[in-house]
Amino acid sequence: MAEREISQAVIGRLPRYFRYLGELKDRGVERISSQELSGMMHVTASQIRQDLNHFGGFGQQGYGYNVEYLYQEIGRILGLDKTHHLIIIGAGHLGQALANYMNFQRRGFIFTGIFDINPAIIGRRIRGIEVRPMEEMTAFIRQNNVDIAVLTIPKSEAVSVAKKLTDGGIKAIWNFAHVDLDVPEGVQVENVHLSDSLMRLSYMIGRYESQKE
Amino acid sequence: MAEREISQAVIGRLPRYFRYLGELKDRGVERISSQELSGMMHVTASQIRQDLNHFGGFGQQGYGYNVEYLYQEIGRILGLDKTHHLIIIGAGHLGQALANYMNFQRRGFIFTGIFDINPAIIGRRIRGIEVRPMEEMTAFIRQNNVDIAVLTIPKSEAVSVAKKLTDGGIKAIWNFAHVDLDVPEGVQVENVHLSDSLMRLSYMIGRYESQKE
DNA sequence: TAGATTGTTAATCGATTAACAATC
DNA sequence: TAGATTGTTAATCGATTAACAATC
Repeated sequence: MAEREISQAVIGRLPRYFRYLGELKDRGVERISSQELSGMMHVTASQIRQDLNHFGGFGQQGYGYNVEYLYQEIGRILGLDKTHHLIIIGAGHLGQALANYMNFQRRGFIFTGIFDINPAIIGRRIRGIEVRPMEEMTAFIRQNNVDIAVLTIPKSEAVSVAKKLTDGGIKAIWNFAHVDLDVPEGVQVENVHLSDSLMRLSYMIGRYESQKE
Repeated sequence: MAEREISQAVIGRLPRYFRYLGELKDRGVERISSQELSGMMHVTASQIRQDLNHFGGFGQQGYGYNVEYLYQEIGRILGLDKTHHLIIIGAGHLGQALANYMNFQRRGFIFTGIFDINPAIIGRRIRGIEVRPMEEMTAFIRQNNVDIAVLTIPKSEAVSVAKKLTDGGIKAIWNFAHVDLDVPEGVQVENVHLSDSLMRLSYMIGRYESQKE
């Protein structure tokens, strides 16, 4: 079922479309044209139509797009209609914060386990889930059909733990460790390099200040 | 001092170069060619040379690049040689985690304040910094020459708080709220939309599974 | 039907890669 | 000097935008 390959640029924009559509839906808006959406999102109407057409004709000439339908479809494209089982590796500040802060279940992500090496933390409960020792991780993945591992451990251990995860059959890693992971073909990795993001902000501040001169 | 405008694509790659150079430096490597770096980073040597040349000729024909020097220069381009004062708005799970988890001072970011509306949290200390009431925010920005605000509050309040921040003279917002901020010209915004990132991962899982069929 | 707006093709723009002269 | 590797120009590739025929 080889669909034409979709560029990263398009995929990167889908969640934003999804967010705007969701807000329109909540406001009770029934239909929207690419022109109107263009105005709201500050992207060209042409790009919106082009992007959506990668996945099929969701609109109707002379009418525009049905908000509810388009919202559903983008959600489906993003795989949000499916259930994903998720574990967090590393129950430190960030791991705990994500467990508590992200509304995982809202989008079909089920938080089923959290692991750490620190004996002082093991056994504690986070969001009702008991912190387990790292040794149980591999068995847990198999037994609970875990799809996604959220990696919030120091970079020094991230590579070896990622190896264990992929050996254990994980499908995807949401990587917060500040290192590039090298995973086997078929394992998906999405990096969240927070310090990179902060550096870009720092760059933009500096560039603006030097422009003013 | 109008330098030629650098594309987002290039800027986005700078922190990654910086990270690899830092690791080479720590390993005591003295010089590196674009070819070698290309092999390590899985990008073309041509792109590396092209990217670096936007900022000046850091290399030397027949030799390559001096690791220490290039590391310094990229750091300087990213503004990491300058001190940035930073406050966190929202002392919830994520705000607290960032305060504790990010090694801000390491890159010249000085964490000077954290604010919340919740009376139960105000007065508590996080990383040695007392949580202040939101009302004090604007005065604090002026008095302490704050450059960057880290926004970790719910999206419902993010827009109005961002307005207060920019009115207060903030230079940049590191935005974790799940909403697009509309700020005056000259204020820099870097978004970290975690749920968008998780959705992209979900998309990649689904695409791979359907490819296998 | 006439008007509106999509889906899609063509034109443009920008980013990446290739090639090679310059030079250490 | 000869060899290596940059800096930079030219070629290619891909993504964005414009235009318009199709169609609701």
